[in-house]
Amino acid sequence: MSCAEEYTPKLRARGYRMTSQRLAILHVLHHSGGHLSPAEVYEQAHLQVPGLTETTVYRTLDFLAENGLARPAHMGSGRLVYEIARHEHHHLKCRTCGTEMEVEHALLKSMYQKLESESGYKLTDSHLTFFGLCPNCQKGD
Amino acid sequence: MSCAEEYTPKLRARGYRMTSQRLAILHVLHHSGGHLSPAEVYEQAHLQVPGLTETTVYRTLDFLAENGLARPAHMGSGRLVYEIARHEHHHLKCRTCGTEMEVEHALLKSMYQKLESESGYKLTDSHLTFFGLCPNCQKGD
DNA sequence: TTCCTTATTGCAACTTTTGGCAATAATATG
DNA sequence: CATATTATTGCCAAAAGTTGCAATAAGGAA
Repeated sequence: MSCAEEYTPKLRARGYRMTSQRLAILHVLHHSGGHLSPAEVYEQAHLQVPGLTETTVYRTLDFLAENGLARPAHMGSGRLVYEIARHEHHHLKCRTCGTEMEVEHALLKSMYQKLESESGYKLTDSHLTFFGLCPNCQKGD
Repeated sequence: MSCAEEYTPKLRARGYRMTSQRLAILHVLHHSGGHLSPAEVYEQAHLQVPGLTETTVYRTLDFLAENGLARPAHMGSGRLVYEIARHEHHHLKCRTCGTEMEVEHALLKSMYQKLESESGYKLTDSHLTFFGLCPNCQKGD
């Protein structure tokens, strides 16, 4: 299934329009797999849509996140990166070497439930980033 | 104990210097209690140290976080806020009305342990922000 | 296909954050 | 107390991100 076929209906269902800019940005996120900074998204999507501006990239990433097609994540720099919305997961990043790994949401499930019952809040999406030392960097420490 | 008495030794112990700028910023964080944006910190600290620049505020907040005297947190906007380092805690924020509450780290303890044993990483500090719907906003939904 | 509505984009100005470098000032030492 | 060392700051300019508004174009209706 092409990106257009996959994502256009999702936008339409919410009353929004598919545009060449949005499609190019979704395409970049979809095929990169990982998380990208707005600048990286711009750099790549720009090739497909020459007139594309960085303003539009920022607005579109925010828009896609707002509508569940992309997920924003903080990777420790104070700046947001984005990835295509797939299975729910979190990140674990090494403070020393920067190596990252994904953390399945299943691992946090029971903690989420405890948090819901204690707080009364109904938890929705939260992309979490944990920091620590990877096995390798623990040795040298 | 004054801010100077409390924080100066902590910096000295690490080979750093206490300055009027750092003291003013620590004072602001210490007495505000909650988390503040760099702009808010600047606005207040500026009153004590007229020559203070925003550049210094950014650098100092980063420096304090790096050295464990302050903690950075993401509150969903893509921008960092800072609070004075106290007991370890996390935040839970309502997507609808913005109401926030603190989450004790104790509640996440066993999840942290599970995460460490599964990943091999040794977890260090991570300020987490969870998002959800507060009890009030669940009704109206 | 053509027209109409309005969501979306590009542009330009603006705010926020970062980085390089010379001047300043905190602290150790004589 | 005076001097030397160098961490820290301020200044300036650049990079990153945001906002308002007029022009454009997606998609429904005729």
